[in-house]
Amino acid sequence: MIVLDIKSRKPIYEQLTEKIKELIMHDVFQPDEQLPSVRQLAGELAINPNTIQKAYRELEREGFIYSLPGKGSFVKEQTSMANKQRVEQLKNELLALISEALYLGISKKEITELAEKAEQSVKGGKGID
Amino acid sequence: MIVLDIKSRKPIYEQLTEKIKELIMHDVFQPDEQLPSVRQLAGELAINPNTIQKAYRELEREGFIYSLPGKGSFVKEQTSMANKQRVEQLKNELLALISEALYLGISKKEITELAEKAEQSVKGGKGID
DNA sequence: TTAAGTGTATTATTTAAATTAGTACAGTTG
DNA sequence: CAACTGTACTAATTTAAATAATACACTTAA
Repeated sequence: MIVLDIKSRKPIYEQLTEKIKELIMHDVFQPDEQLPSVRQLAGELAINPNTIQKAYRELEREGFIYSLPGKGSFVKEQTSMANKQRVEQLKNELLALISEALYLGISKKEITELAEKAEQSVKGGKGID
Repeated sequence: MIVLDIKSRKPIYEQLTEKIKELIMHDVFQPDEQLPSVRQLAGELAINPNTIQKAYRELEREGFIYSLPGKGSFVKEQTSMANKQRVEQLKNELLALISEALYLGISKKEITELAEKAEQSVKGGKGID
């Protein structure tokens, strides 16, 4: 299910964080569904459990999962604007990236189209507006 | 003018790349204006010339500057959709970031507002659309 | 209650990346 | 010619990522 590129310059835990994030956002994992355990996933991917845990810790920090010691790690259901700090950080990153896009000649219309494309593929998230 | 955080987890050359990018996008540097030389900037910031060169190489790759051996490094004037590869990469990054934003509860309206805010602060770029 | 699972934490070691250091070469400019 | 410029290269050092090996407290089902 999850494939890592061991030759990539990008650290394994980052690749893992991104992939799981995508699986959650595209509803491959349902809310409150249990993720593979740290040791199990480490075995499947043939990497160290500590690296898996690092990815899970990051996913928890970013508001995608929650962990219960002794039970497991689970997909977090999205409530409205759960993680304020993370949301602020994301907005800053978006502003920087959009600025660069506009500077390099991508139009505002194209960015709006990207937002609509994203909206269709991302099922999750509370319909807030 | 440029301040680096030596204690940051982010590599120095990345910090430098981002800061110079911002200065160019916000018209602190004019098109075809000469940037400080590799050695001069290394002296001012008290870091190694090789690190500066790495940042300049990245800025050149991303389409923000051009370098003439023997003469110097200069701000690149933006022509319409200059660097196709970079533009495609940027769109992919934007799509991923916008998807995450939507998932975490940021509305499409907020994203549009960010785009407008960016448009005002970024003077550069050809008015293409 | 016990055995096997869970997340989490710690220390040490190894491997990979970032940074520094020193030197060199070819082109430009006054 | 002298003093700049970008670029390239190798070596050494420092920092970060990843592995390895345990350990502890908690949960769950046998």
